[in-house]
Amino acid sequence: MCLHRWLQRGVWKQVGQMDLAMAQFEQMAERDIVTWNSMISGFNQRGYDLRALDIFSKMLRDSLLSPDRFTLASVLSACANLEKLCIGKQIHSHIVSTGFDISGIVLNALISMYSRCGGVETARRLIEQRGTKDLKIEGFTALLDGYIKLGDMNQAKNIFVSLKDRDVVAWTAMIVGYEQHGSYGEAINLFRSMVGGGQRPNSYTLAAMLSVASSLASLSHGKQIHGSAVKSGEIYSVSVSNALITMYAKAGNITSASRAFDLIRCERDTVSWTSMIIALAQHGHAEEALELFETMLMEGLRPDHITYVGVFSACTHAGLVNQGRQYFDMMKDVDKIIPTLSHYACMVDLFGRAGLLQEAQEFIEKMPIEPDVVTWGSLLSACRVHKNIDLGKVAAERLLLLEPENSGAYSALANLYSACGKWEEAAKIRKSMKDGRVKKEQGFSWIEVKHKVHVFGVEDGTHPEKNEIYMTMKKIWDEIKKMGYVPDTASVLHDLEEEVKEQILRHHSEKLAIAFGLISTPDKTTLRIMKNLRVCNDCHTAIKFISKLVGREIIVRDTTRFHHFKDGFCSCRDYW
DNA sequence: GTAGGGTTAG
Repeated sequence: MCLHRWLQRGVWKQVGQMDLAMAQFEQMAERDIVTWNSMISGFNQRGYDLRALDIFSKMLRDSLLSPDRFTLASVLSACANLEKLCIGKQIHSHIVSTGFDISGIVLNALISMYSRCGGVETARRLIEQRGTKDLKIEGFTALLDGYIKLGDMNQAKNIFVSLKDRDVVAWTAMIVGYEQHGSYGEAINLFRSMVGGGQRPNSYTLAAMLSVASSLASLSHGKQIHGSAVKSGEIYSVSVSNALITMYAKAGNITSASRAFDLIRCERDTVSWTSMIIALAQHGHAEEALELFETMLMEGLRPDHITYVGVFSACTHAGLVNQGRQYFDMMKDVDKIIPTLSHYACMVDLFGRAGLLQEAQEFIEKMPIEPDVVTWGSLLSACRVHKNIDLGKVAAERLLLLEPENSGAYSALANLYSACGKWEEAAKIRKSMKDGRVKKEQGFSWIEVKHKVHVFGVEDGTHPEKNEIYMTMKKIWDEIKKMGYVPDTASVLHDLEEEVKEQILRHHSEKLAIAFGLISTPDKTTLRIMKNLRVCNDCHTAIKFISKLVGREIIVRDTTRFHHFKDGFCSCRDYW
């Protein structure tokens, strides 16, 4: 194919050959607006936003052309990605001074730029200034998207409902809006009516729906979307494949996640590698995660700031402190990435898990930015594992200064006291939680059996099969006690009989979900339990014994990671 | 002919 046409058709974008395109572009004698736009949007879409802006300024300087709506949309998007509000504002005033029509993609890009660069108020003004009269579909989609970005879902819904001809972009934008606001049920309903109404979802829609399935950790929803991606051919999109990795990983199926990664048929991008590295790290396969990272480097891909989060968390779980330190330096020195709060929290985690509490504390003190809740939380959690009350108190105090109603900090501190045998102190903390306004988040667990989700709370007496569930748990309880399990009744902070305390532990939501799973699935089936909070110490110990007793693999998803219980051991190596 | 909506962490 003629290179000129190849460039203009954007083939290089699909194969990712920016340098070839650039070389070709520079040789061209005549460049029209589409050629310029092609280059600018190409760099913008591939994440080279500075180069996109560079070419834009070259265009203004070297050519007689004026930017059109495509140019402006791409350049504004580059500003948004770079969070360069100042340049975005300049472009906005240029648009106003030339009398350019602010609608459609230009309006959309402006709203997007302002809301992503900390100019939410300007974004809202732009939206409010526009009536909905005389707007074409792109204009409506821009408004819809604007309201979603401002977090005003009611207005977004109004706009969406008023749309006569909804195209696939409008549907997707609305679905994504619900997904980002945690309204997963609404997102699923909307997807159903979209498909039911004959609108065909594309790769964007399917990636968004896979993200919904990930958030719900629902294997059955995820598999359905996977099926439609294969049928429609959208599986060839990298983003769909990437979303698939995360969906399987979050649904607890690391093997299928790996398969999704291996089967990516187009070029794997940074997100693909990052997703897989994080998936492996979350499932306790730290060494494999780091091997994958090294392979990624050998293939010539550079990690981004999120890849490093995954790498650090892998190091933490394998206890590789020095390697973690080296990667931290590599991130700063080689990849020129300025560490963010997440990176610092990861490093605190790394030192903390290894028992280097003092080093963790010093690291926090030396941070060039103000430590946040997550940083102090990491230190607190390490203090709990290594039973350091003094430092734990400091961490909890600092955390509560930032967020006085953080119930997790109170619980962690109480658990720390219990772990050190200081029951009275622990009871005091719990009492101060009750007295204060601090509400403990209600813990619950759920399990999917035959496409139905069964939710259990503590002492849950609502399930139709509750008698059988309780009886099963009691039988298991007696068996694992014979195997050496000692119930952690000391952590139950009530003045009660020993047997009653045991019953309270026995009826923790994750244990009930497991008992239900055992009686409602065939022998040897892997159980996948989801929990909205951290697994408690007693459950963690008990489930190790249960996995051995029943000869099944039990996978429990915490707030952040997966515990694979098998043969009496857990993949987290007792650190979580 | 070029865009808009998506995928990675805590």
